[in-house]
Amino acid sequence: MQPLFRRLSYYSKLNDDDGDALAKLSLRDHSYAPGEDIIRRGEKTSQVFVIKQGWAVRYITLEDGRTQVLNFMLPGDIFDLQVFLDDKVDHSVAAVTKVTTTVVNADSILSLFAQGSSIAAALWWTTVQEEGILREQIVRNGRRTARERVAHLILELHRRARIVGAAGADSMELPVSQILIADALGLSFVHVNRVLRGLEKDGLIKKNKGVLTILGRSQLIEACGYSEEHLHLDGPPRRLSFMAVAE
Amino acid sequence: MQPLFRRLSYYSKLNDDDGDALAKLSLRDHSYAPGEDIIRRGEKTSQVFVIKQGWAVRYITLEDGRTQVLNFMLPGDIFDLQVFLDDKVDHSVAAVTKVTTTVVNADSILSLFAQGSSIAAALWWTTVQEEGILREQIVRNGRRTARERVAHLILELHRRARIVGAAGADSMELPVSQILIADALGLSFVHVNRVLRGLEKDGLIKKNKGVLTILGRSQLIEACGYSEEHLHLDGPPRRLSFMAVAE
DNA sequence: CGAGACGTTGATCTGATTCAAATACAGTGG
DNA sequence: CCACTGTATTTGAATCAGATCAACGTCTCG
Repeated sequence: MQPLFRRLSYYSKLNDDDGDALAKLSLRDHSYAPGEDIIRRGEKTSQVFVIKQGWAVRYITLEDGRTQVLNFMLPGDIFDLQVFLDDKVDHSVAAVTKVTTTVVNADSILSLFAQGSSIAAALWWTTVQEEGILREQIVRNGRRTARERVAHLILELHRRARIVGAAGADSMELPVSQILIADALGLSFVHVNRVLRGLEKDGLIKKNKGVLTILGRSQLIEACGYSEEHLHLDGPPRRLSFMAVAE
Repeated sequence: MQPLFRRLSYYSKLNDDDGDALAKLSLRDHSYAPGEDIIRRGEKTSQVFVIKQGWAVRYITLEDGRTQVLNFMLPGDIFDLQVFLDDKVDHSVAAVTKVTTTVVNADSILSLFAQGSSIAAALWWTTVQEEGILREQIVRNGRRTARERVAHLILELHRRARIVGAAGADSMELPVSQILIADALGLSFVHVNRVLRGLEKDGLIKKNKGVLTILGRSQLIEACGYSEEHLHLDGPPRRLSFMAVAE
């Protein structure tokens, strides 16, 4: 649960009890090869899991093969608290790199909620974050140019990776093909390539092996009007407001 | 709470107690003029409300004025269960027509959850629905052509309107300007107009005053590969799985 | 070393945008 | 009831951002 702990403690000070509680959530690990599906659309999952290592994508494929990536999942990301509804999931999740997940004991989460643990608040907060990211994805793809989209995505992914300790101050492993980026941004991979090369030519970024370096952060930000409101970086409240009510 | 009751009872048989419980949620009504903001980005809301009458949109505006509609809100739609986190909202909501909202007592909702009422399950289910709609919005705008987008949106809106009794079998009041449709679909309003006229010319739809009629449903469906999985029409479970645990 | 996947680049095409101007339409005030 | 005003719709013409097609380079890994 390192990445999740890291993520949660990035904002709110978690104490040792919280750490223990988190550790106890973890049931067993599972790992997936690159490209492998972790969850397939239409399945009913009764499991909550957390990405422990590696990158994954949520995605949907149309009948004719066009595919849209909804969101990238990094270590520390959770799938899927809505499981309590026991409904069929409406999208798939695939491993991008080798991925290790930790299956989480749903009952334990529930008792955390029942106890009013600050972990519960933090977990709920991650779902708020995730929805914010989804909404931003809509705006990005709906109302931004290709160059803006790419710049914006890079900044967002770097920020998220940094939070879980998977990135340096201005560089990160980006183990994601241009095809995937295209499917996330609603562009053709050819055009993504051109935009990327353009950003390099302009000295805003650099890519070497799998490592992307941000050379001109301020210009990159300016190039797309990046803001981080949607990431809800204020951090979770100590407790959910309804917990007070429940007492 | 008619529209909400209608929506919830469309799937699950609610009994009289449930109806009473729902009725008790309603605190007071409020109404808004067309174009008026109901919630503004950056505000902290501590209120949950339900659309009682009229249409609204969730939207985000970029600094330079480009705006993206995230989702349409119809009678029976709820904003915003995540309020329990007491966080700043990352998007705005504006009335499209004259809108009447009912402010809901958050505490009452919470006690419904605590009691394990089937209403609570149904409410949670509405949030699952809404996320499904958001994800579909991403796919639609990311990987579909203009014509597909328009056809798909029409079918989705009609279905949603029908559920809350705001539409006939193949027609509906669509009080939404082409500008708004464009902002929802990531297109220019000029092009939306052309596509709409194209669909009319092909005899798939008809628009008269504010009323849109679907003339060729099957062709419309075929034109965009419409499916309703994302609406999660199976309906909510009787109760949330964690309620059993809580006992 | 060979195969398959990914990246790069050029040439060409097109779906959608932009610009512009002409209706249609709804609401307001006289 | 009509003229007036602002807003939405419609249509045409020109343009462009990004897609498609095609070919070639590069890396990885069995």
